[in-house]
Amino acid sequence: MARRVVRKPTKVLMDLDARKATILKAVVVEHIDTALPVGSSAVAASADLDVSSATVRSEMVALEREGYLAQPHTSAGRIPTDKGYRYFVDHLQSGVLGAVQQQQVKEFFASVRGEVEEVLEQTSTLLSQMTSYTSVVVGASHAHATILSVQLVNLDSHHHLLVTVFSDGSVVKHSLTPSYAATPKEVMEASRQLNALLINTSLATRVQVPSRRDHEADLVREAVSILHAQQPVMEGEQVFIGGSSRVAEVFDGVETVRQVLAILEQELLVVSLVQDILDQGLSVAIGSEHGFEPLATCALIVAPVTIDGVPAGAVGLLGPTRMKYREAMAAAEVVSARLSRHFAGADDRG
Amino acid sequence: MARRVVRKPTKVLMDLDARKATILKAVVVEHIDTALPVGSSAVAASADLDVSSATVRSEMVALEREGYLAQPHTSAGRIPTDKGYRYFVDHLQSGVLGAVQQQQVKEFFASVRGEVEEVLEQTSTLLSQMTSYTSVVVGASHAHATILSVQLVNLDSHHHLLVTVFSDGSVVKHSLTPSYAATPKEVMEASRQLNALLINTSLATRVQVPSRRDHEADLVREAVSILHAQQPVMEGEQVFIGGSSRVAEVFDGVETVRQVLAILEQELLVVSLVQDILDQGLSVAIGSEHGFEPLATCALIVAPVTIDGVPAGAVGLLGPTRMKYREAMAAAEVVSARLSRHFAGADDRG
DNA sequence: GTTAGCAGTCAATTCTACCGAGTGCTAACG
DNA sequence: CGTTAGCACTCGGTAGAATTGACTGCTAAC
Repeated sequence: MARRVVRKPTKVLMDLDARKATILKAVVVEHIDTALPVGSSAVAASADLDVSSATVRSEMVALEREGYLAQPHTSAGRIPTDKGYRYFVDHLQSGVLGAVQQQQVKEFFASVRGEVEEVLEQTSTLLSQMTSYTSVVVGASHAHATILSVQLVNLDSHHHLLVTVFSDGSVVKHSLTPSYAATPKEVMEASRQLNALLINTSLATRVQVPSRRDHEADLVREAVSILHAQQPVMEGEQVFIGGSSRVAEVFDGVETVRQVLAILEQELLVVSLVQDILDQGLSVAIGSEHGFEPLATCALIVAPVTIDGVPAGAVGLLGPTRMKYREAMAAAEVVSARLSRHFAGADDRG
Repeated sequence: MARRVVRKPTKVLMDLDARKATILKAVVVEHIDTALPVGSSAVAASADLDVSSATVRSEMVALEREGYLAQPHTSAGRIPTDKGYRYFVDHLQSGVLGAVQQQQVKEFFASVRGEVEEVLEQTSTLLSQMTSYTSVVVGASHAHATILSVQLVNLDSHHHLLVTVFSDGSVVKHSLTPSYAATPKEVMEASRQLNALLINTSLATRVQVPSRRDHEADLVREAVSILHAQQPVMEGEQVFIGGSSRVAEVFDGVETVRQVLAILEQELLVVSLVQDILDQGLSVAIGSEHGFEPLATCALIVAPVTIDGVPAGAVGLLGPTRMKYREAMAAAEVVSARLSRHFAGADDRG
């Protein structure tokens, strides 16, 4: 499947003189607001500009030539290109989250309780509610966490459950369904041996399994192999998508909506997309920048979540290229920071 | 929130003479196929009818008067009402799944592996692929399963993980974060006591907790209370939604798409909707029948999943009222049956 | 370099006419 | 009496023409 390549935005030659920048900004702001092409007179009317529409026009042709603006057709206004949005995001916008939303985030993290998964899920709902965009929260894999406890539980003589607890607090179960009947006693003994064998190892470390040919040893061998087989599949990557109905609010064509939803369904794809962008140190990928065709009209904002400095996931927001970058970026940033703090040492209160 | 009331379809006076039935059937079939109002001549041309369009017309006014058909406007053809679809589903359609799909289901269940959750999730994808409708798979709560094992694992002195294994093979974790520092030894002892206390009980049975005022007893008390607190929230209800992008294929208005997606997001709502329909012994709820406003233009097909005769969940398909009932119902039925069998005693092979 | 003015472009809108699918009605037919 | 052919009528959809108006690019003057 088409490999996603993130193009680093070229910083070279990307500087516009003050007036062009002002005009570009006006166009972007207006177009984000109205979704319509914006004309020269609208820009000229913009408060912080004191020239006629004719002047604006000539600047606009320059901006168009340089690739910041585009015209849907002659005699329409201009709309920003991906490059135009990029410049806007990099140079022209700023500001922090509104006080109301600040408060909302604060209250959320003050009151949120429960397991990591629940917190992540609710966080994704929060983000999507705050921004009215679809949100993606990715919890990192526990591939490098160490095993705190392994337990083999007897369901019946042919069904056993391998329950593994990791140092990051995650719990994973696997079914063992041997063809032979194992006695509860054998299962218990196998469980004991597994503990001795695996505790404090990570899934990456290979261990010496017993080579005896009895039921206990068989169970142990099978359990270990199941557990270690997990690794390549990057088991444990958790994805929570919030507000997928927002997709239908924010894009207009039913077909576009369908495509975006189809992408979101492929959770693995979303994870790697978010990861790609994170790897590039980008916080927002606009339109073609993420190189993923079906999302050509989307922008994706990503902010990393870290626990004590260690990368532990990410939060993202998916919207149209004409999304409200300022608010959305602020929201992603604040939430990711709060989330990091929450996991770092939050729940040390009674 | 608006209580959903499922109206039992009245069987009284619902019998149409053979010709009316044929005409109704023709209209439904045609409209499902084309999404357009269907006129008298189209019906008259229908193979199994040997009358003129004029006759069909007079029958149609009767069918309209009786509420089976409706006219979008004068001089348009007729479209079926919910009542019309209902009659169609109850009396006029039949048939089984195509051989290709039969095979697909067979192969799927022959090759599917892994934990219950994964199977359910993949099943929901299967269903949605087979039918091109959005699918819902609901796994029953384990509220009545008994506890096979409880284990308290030490993360650090203030964080412990309570891992509970149930007889239905589900595993649940809860965090314990006491304000006092507990030693590994105390945690282990508490774990031992919890086991003694809870094994073979269900979440519904109350147990006698120790009343001592030491760390071990405190841990035990807190663990038990957390576990039992779960019950009312019907923890463990698992919902898997497959093919949500199909929503955008199958409904035309963006707004409709948004509403349906918004409903699907509310997983609890979906569960209770499915449950309601199941309780009424219905296998399909058409339009207003489920009494849930935002889904007025939807039909929901539900088939129960049982394990050894015990209800264990359900599979559902959500589509427009003009969905392909025959195929969709057949698919839901076959898949639910296979799924039931799969869980009953499938994985007893090596 | 800036601006007013102007001619030109082109999507969107409105209007009109018209088509045709489909109806309801009626009168004739077996 | 049920069935049918025939006919007038309705009304949504479409196609085309005319109009509008929001733009632009250009040019000449400031």
